[in-house]
Amino acid sequence: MSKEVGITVSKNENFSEWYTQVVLKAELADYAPVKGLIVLRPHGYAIWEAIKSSLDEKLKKSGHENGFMPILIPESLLSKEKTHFKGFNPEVFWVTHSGENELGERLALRPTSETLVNSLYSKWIKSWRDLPLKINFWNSALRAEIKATKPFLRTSEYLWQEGHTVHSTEEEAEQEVMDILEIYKKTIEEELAIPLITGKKSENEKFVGAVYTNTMEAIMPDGKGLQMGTSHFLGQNFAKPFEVKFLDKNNVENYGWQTSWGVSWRLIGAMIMVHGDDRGLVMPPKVASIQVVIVPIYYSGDDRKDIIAKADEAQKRLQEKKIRVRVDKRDELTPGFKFNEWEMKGIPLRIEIGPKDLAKNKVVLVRRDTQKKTDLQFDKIDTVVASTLDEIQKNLFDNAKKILKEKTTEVDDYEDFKTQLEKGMFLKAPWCGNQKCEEKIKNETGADIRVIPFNSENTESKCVICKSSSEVIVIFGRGY
RNA sequence: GGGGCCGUCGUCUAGCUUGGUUAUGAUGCCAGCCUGGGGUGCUGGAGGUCGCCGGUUCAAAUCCGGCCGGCCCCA
Repeated sequence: MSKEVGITVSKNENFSEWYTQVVLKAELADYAPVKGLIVLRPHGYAIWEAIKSSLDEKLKKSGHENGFMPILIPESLLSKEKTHFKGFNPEVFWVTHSGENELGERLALRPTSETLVNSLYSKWIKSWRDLPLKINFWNSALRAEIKATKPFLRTSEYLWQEGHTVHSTEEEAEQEVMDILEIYKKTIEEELAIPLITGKKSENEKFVGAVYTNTMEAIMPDGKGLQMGTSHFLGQNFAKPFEVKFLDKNNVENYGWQTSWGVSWRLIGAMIMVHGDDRGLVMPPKVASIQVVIVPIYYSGDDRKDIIAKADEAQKRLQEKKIRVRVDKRDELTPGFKFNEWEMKGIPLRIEIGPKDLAKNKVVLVRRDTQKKTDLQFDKIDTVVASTLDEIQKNLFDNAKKILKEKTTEVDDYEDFKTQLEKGMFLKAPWCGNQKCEEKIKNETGADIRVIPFNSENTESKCVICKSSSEVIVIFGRGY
């Protein structure tokens, strides 16, 4: 009856409001009492767990180990690498008291752990035999983000993982930066069904303290870009001030070569925006906490018993195929209500079992992505459900790829650039490599260089701004 | 960084302009019945520091100030 429990705006008409409603009404997250902070509810945390377990497995397979670093970092340590500190300072939260007593030194709530990690790595690393050291932390980071809270996208605290590695050679560290990017790309494209453009960040946009930053960029349906994760080559920028040194095979002392990299729960935000629709959330099957919901339909107590038994049997059959299933046995709600609720929550597949189905030994299968209903012989339930889940996963990825393609266009003229940008496009444009041109665009249009795709060197075109010879073709766009 | 809007049971909301006894309605929640293939129907019940703090006043949800929180638009 009440439409208020559902999503009340359309994704096309008011994207921003739509997003907020999906987050709250699908029960992914809620606002915390402190501005800028959110609470993850089980339905949302389950998505993070799915991302985490998929990524964690890949990281472990490639020789990374998990550890944990504390949340407080002394100011003296955080400020040890000057460029890095300057970059973060405005958004650092400081702890200044214990009880009523003022602390001798301010403690930062970690905006990232490079400095803390390095203060310890200098202790742990003595010999080339200690390398490579590849540690990952599943924790949260805190950066003051108080202008406008946007769940999963702009929050002062967010869940992420941060990897910190040390290598004996520059080449090996640079290889690590690329390997990690591949692992991320695989996870995001295969699990979250979101296509990416990978490449480098410009000098302006790179991580403060890095030699260079590699990045993955995705486009959202409103035409804004979203940075999906970064992998930094730190060179010896931290190794030197923190004295992360080792003796090599020739008994010569060297500084380690380092990387750091991370993805955060922003990925959940991207998933919501890319796949969701006017009915609410749409989860790719691979990250869905519940992949199939079974709604039993009955008219009498006798029916109920038989139908529930059949639903339980279906659940068992599916569970044997490692499919995550829930039977919605709530008596107080009508089937119609349940349909709407599970759709809003983004469950990829629904199975309806009612008296008519029982009589014919079949069920009704309904896809979340296409809304298509089909009859399905009960005996084939496990194989068909499994293959349909695969199809949904693929369909979501294909649709997302289509959006990426449709929303990316090539321009080489600045007026054209502005026109297309206003239409919510990603712009492939030649750039001379000069920061002044990059800044001019940012100041005049609000767009920045989202990513410099790999292998995009091009000296034949003219810079979209200054008309001098270009160096590369880059992707411009507005970003989150 | 700039501009605008908003805050009343879990949710949406009336009341605020023009201060006045017990804060309106719906939905949701609980109990019982009835129902059930796309947001069921009936009866009864519980649920509120009107975001917070202060000021004006005999009297504040209502007027004033500060703060907290949220939303939207622009850069």
